[in-house]
Amino acid sequence: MVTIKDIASALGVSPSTVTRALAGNSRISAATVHRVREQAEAMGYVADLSARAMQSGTSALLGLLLPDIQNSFYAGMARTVAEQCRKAGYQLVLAVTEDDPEIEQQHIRALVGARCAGVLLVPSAKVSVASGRLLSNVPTVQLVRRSETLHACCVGIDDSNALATATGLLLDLGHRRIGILLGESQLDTACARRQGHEQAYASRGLSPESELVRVGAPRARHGRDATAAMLKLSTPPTAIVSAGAALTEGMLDAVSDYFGTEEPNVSMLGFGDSSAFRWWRGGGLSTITLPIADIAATACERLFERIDSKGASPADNTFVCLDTGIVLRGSTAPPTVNV
Amino acid sequence: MVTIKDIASALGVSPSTVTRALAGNSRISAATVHRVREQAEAMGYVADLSARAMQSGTSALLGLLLPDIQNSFYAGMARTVAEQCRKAGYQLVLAVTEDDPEIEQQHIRALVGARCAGVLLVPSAKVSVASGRLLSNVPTVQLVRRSETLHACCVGIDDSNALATATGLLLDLGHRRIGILLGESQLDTACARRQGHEQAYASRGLSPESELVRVGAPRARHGRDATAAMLKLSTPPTAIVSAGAALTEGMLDAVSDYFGTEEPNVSMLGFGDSSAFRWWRGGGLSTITLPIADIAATACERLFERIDSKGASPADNTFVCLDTGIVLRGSTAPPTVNV
DNA sequence: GAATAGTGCGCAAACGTTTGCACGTCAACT
DNA sequence: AGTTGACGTGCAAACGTTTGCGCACTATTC
Repeated sequence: MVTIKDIASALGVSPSTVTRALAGNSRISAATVHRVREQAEAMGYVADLSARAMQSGTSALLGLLLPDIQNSFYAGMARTVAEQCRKAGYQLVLAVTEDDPEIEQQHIRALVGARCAGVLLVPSAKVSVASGRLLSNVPTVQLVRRSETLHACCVGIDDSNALATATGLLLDLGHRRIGILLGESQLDTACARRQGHEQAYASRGLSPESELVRVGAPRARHGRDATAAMLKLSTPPTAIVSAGAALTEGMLDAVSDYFGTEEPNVSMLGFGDSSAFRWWRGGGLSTITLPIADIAATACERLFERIDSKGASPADNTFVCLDTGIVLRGSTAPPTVNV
Repeated sequence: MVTIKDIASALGVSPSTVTRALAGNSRISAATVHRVREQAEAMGYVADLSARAMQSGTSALLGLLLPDIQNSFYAGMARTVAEQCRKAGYQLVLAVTEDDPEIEQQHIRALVGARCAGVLLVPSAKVSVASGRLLSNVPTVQLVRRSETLHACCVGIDDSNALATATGLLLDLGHRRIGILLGESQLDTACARRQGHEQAYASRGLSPESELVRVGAPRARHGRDATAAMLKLSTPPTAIVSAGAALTEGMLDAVSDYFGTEEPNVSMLGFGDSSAFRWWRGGGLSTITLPIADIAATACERLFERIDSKGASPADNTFVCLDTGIVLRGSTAPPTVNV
């Protein structure tokens, strides 16, 4: 690897001159700058970022921790974050936590060790206290989910409102037995979604039945099992609403399995969006849409601010709330009258 | 940030003792090792990986360059690679190239600058020569696509055979007008897929019609436009086969748009796999399945070998070929007789 | 003609870690 | 008692970059 010293000695100047010429910000004659640049180019010089990081105390790496990269929801975020990083000159370090606090902590440790400039994360269900400590000196922004263990602001959605609207819509269509798939966790997020659901019932003088409220791990597996179980009830729900991206996938699998090529006689409302939802049998899957790109972009923006302010701004615990929407497609209809 | 020196002075020993104690591989008394570990833990010490990287000349970072992270095909690879990296103790640096050689080069430059241990990449359509030069000293493995510009082995699929089988299957069902969606590029991959298609025709004494061979950018957009265009032909194809993951998505969109809620009267064969394909209207989308996890795992394996051999093994240009399959679902049938 | 300011560049220290070498101690040999 | 070896530790250099300070030189000003 060719270093700055190689260039320096090839040109008969000092290493400092070379750095300054390459940085372009100091008092170096235009002629020298030109010579140095030429020589660097010719020798195929690529600055050693580790050395620079050590010198400056911070690297140009940005950590992104996600539970799952195959999920279209998180993949969408990754895409936007990757784009923002590129524009801002950061490299993206992707860590897949699988919602496991231990894996999460392991990655956080590595990111801190790399002295990365900042961290964006979707906290796992139970963030370890150690993770919180590790991140105490690193600019951090939480995505979607919110953990109190981390002293960092969060960019997400109005979970309660999203589900209140969704469930309300189904209730107004005439549904009374509405199944809901919830991800279990210590985080505000899950509670808020549940509350929204209950609130929709309450504001209409109704209340949900407990056998239709299915809480479990926020993975496709739970979505599938819970949906299958509900469909087999003696009085199955007439509609199911999913309160998680992965859960939605499981829900669709279960409904596919259960009804085969028959038209499903249960209304469905997905969570998040995926091009695949447009293709769902019989006119597409209605869904609660999330401003994924917005969340990611806003989070990046906040993070960059925090990074640039060099810790001047105290870690704010604010929660930036972005609006969700609902797209109605073929999968929602008034309940069919059961014989 | 607490350093090794802080621990050393807190304990009244030298920094070297601390490193060795933490590394655990040298001749340090068990008692000292214990004391050092305790102290490090207590002070919240996290090793500075930049410093270590500079010292050793190589970091624990691994680059992964993908055209698109939202595509289920690449997301699947990212997942497996992330898993392997975690197990092997690397951090994953994700770079989304958008198939743009310039962005690709920019990322490669950063990865080389970070002295990353190795690089996995799906080469863009036209890899720049500069990128090839930059990577000449970095262990590299290509995924799926293969560029001659890069002196690195490739783990992929038997493209020609995959499409020969796919097209053959449609021909044997009785289809004669089969549309094909191809990604345009300088790479072997695209050519091989096209050849497989032609070969299937040829081996049955037939030949494809040029208006049904649609070459374009390997993006959803092209898949959609090309499909839409073919459906509007005076004699539209009775079947369409996609030769790219992103193209498939576009194909489905176009078919959805064109037929609305009607049953599409065109057979379809997708490329790659996605849980969403199972949900495609009328019994799911038949598809050419790819051993995504296998590709990624094998590539990691090869890369780790190359890294561990420290350049002892000369860059081999081998092409590891993994088998594809075909899953038949509802979207393929014999051609309907046109009135 | 001397003081002042500005310009272009080099010296050397610093960032945090690793590692080859050497030093001292102690036990086990000859 | 002297030699050998093993063991535990410290010293100092090295990795590649950045940066504060200082030096030499030129141009400007009184």
